[in-house]
Amino acid sequence: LETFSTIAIPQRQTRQRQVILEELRAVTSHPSASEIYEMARKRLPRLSLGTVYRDLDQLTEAGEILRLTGNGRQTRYDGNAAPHLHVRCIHCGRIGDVNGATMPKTDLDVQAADGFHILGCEFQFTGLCPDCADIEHLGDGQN
Amino acid sequence: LETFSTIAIPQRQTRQRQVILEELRAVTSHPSASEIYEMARKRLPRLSLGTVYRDLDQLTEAGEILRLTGNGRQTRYDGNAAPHLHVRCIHCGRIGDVNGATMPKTDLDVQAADGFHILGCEFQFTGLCPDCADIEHLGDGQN
DNA sequence: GTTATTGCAAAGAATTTGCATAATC
DNA sequence: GATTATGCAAATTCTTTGCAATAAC
Repeated sequence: LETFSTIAIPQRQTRQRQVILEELRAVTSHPSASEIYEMARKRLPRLSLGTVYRDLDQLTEAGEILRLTGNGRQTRYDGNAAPHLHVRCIHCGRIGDVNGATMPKTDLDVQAADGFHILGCEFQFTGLCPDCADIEHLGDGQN
Repeated sequence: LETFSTIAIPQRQTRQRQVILEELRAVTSHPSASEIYEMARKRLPRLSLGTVYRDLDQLTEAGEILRLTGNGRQTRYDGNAAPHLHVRCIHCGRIGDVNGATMPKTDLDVQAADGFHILGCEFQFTGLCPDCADIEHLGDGQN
């Protein structure tokens, strides 16, 4: 479950958080927490996965990175916090950037059922990453 | 991970699958698998959660229901398979219907980075469900 | 020196799976 | 009668948490 953004977050400059941020910013692949863990572990062999999750949370709250939850299972992270659109691979869940396109104009003044109060909206493209596109061609949709 | 839709699904008419479908169609609340389990268990006390997951998968493949994966953690299901838009509560992840609005027009002919191939898009509103709106007002964003 | 942060390991939540039994066609 | 589907329990996957030790300010 998501949480409301908290107000003030005490933040010390730690080597772990710095390396995690650098590694995430060094790639365009929108890695998952465990992928970031593997990346950062090359520089900090004693790093723990719990720390990765905690630091990614904190960097998200601080607005340094983006947390991408539009997938099914795994949360992915984006070192580029500037607004831009994403494609999600419908097969493996990987995320890609779509820099040319802009968020479609949407009227938020619509009526939701069941007493929901609308505040914003989310949009993403769906498609296939290069790897899964290959598999589809080979296997013809089977798996 | 998601899977490509399979081609032919042998399907026998079972009481479990029928009850699950009926219960899901009886509500507008977009319940999770375990919520559906609790609902259906009142009529089928020996029902198991594994069966609920398997039947929900199968009903999804058959196009009888919708699987909603736009949340962070829990998958939710919609007994109304007709195309319509949703609001997701940013606090608790619950889903509501937005029947008036239509999917914003989008140009799918855009260039994705990293070799992704765009096939479609997804859109949903975000906001607060009635319960979480109350909490926000009381606690003023704290939690 | 105080307090945030870490590593570790264990707990949690959501979902999937193996397998013998039961039900459907 | 053959085979799909079920119940049960154990296994997986992803994420969170408690706590003593450590590091930042």
